[in-house]
Amino acid sequence: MSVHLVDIATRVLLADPSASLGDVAKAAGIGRTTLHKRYPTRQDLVVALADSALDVVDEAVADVDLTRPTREVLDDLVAKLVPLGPRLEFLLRFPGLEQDPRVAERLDRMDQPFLAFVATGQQQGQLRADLPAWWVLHTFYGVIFTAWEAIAAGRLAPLDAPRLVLTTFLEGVRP
Amino acid sequence: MSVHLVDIATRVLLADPSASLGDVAKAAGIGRTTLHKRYPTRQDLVVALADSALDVVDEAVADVDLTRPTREVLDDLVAKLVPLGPRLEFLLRFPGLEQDPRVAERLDRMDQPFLAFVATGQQQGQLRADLPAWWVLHTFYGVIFTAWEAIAAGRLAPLDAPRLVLTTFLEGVRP
DNA sequence: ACTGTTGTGAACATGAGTGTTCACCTCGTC
DNA sequence: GACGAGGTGAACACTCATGTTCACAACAGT
Repeated sequence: MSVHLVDIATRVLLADPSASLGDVAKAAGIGRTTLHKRYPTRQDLVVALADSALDVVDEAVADVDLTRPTREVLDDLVAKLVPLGPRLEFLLRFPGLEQDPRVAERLDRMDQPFLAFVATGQQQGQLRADLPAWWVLHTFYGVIFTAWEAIAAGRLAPLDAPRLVLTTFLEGVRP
Repeated sequence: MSVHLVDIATRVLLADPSASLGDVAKAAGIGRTTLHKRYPTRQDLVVALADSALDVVDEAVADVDLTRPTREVLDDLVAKLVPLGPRLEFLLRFPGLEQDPRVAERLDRMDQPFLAFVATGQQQGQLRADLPAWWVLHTFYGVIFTAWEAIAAGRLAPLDAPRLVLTTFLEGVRP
């Protein structure tokens, strides 16, 4: 039940960041008072959603062995991250989220292992070394985000997403 | 003066979509009353910003000859679109913007010439034909968006952006 | 049966954003 | 100097999200 709440709240607030807490409560099928009891203020709710999303990401990434061959790691990451959909989108796009110092710090820490992985891939010649590591990482996020959008809009079948994301990210759009 | 207003309003609302009209007016250095005279309701303002941004895009793209060789067109597009920065970001990311049918329709129409250009490039073997045209286009938007973010965060020098965007988009991150 | 926990709706006070009106000011134009 | 077109702050009423309190219902564990 509680797991559903953060999921629903994420979806509602992502669809309309100015949605009222009443809307969130109604969508979750609980009373507004109950929502207030768990999350005294709106900010508390938002931070909790961010924290939960970061937990989900940490959990998903914990399964991925970043020391394996680059290509396999990327396969795994895409397979793990794409299904997270709105949860990760919330982290990357929710307006004003980075203003909370704790969340900002966690977001920053989330990038660290990935940045190290990219740097390693570059040193080993698996990834282009003429691009900044952060650029490679953010491009990766961007392509995944594009895939989510397409899935949400019904343009892309979820099962097609990993192939599209990986081939575009690795090889670009030139034949 | 009026040109500055839409620019400032775009920046303020993009940084915080829930910013009050008072905040917008103050940032623009005008009275809230004056803002109300030009844009009677908040929705009027938002739609006007979207319209103005679409005008800017139309104007920028009108200069680009989409029938020239693929690579040159992409060069031109990146050079034109990246500097638009927040204006185009507003179009792509402002929450709830697509709910206005007129704006949604214009957004859709904005994509048409680009989609045709991509399709042509695919037929001529300049772009991979095994990817949907809309995917290629949205990936392109995504990379440009990533570049804006990096510029705004001070990580990327504006003059470096076109090279980074184009090389990543065309060739991917594999050596 | 008793009790503590949890959820619930109703009601209230508060504050903020919004849209409107009005009197006043400051220009450039005639 | 008169005039009209914008721009301005002050003030008002209205709506709505918010946070809080309260009394009550459901339920689990004792």
